[in-house]
Amino acid sequence: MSGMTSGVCVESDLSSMLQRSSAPSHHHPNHHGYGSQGQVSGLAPMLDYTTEMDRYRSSIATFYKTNVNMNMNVTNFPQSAKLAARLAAAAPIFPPAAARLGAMATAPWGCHDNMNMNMNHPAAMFWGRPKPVATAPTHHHHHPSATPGHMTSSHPHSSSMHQSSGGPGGGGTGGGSEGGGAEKHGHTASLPVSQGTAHHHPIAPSNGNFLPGYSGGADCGVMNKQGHAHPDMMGLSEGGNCNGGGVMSGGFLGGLGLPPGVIVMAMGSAGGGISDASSAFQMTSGQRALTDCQQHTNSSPCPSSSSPSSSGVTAGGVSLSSSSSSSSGTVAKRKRKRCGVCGPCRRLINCGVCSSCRNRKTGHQICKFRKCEELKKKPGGGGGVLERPPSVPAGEAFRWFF
DNA sequence: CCCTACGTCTGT
DNA sequence: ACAGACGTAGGG
Repeated sequence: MSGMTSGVCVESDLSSMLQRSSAPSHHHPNHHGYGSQGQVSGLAPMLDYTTEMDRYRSSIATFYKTNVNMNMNVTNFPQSAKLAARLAAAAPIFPPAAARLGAMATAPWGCHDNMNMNMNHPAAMFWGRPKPVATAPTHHHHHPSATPGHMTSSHPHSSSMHQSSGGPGGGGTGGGSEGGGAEKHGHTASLPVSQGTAHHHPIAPSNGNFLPGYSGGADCGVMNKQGHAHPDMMGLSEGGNCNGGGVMSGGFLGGLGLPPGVIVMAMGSAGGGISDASSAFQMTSGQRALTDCQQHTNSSPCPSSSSPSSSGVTAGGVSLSSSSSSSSGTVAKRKRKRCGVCGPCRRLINCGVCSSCRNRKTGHQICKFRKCEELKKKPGGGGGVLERPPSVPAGEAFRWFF
């Protein structure tokens, strides 16, 4: 692995940001690189952020190319970024938490190994500012720091950080849309990331990268070659298994190495682990719901998103009909909506590495890992289309990559 | 108006 | 089969 690592674990600048913005946190600004900037306080940071983001994007682009080899690279996590951003923004996360998140988030693939590599990564970016350089305090340094002890419960900050353009940029442009979106909408939701206490070591012993749950769960755990779990993991856990299962439980965060998204999920899903699981989701949902409520239907309500929209969505049902179809038999092609219940739909964040994520800007496609199972099926044929809304084999998602 | 993402076409 | 790109539906 050593050689390979490309994953970048960026720090969570988020934390930094958060801190700056509101929290006094414990983190040392320094950690987060940008030493100089680190300290910025107030709005300024935000502004800078944008700039930096651009910078990073460039880097990232390069990075991506370079690193892609492994899967490890997390090139961009545009949405993730968004999420992160959202989370961050929205939430009044406490710094520590945020920090963690950031850290975790950063590398989808797992930071540990990868950490070293480049820090630039879109995802990273959004989490925090990627550090341009050396500073990288990879997890090694700070990870722990982040939080274990510190976390307090939740501070409500409403920091509004918009991260701007996030890093999504995936390749620069990519960022634009999705990533950008995140920024745009800064929500102030409150993220109670409080899990409080969990001790999360940022680095997960195991893979570190993903939620323990994922891997652990029979279903869930898919590791990628490197042994890391794969991005997919992020969302998926199906009802029971991964997510529900407990991915989150303490472990989840603990596992930390997780990609940003993961974190989120955890929250949501696990409800358990993290205090407000819901909140997490909400955060996301705030916007567009990151995706349409990823939650399991059962558990959570995703009020708005999918369900609503899809009215028709219904469980696996493709929503086709619902809306327009009516008109005539020709349903014309109404755009189908995501079922919202399948594993992919439940994922909160984009992997950042799949082609869709990489080309989001031009491709206009959702992350492959997040692509609704139902939608993958051909509309017509699908045969069974509707089938299993609730649980899709998590594995499925993975297939995409490997 | 903007963003996200579905559907589709095209190229490999 | 997959990737890339585009048009555009749909939602905020």
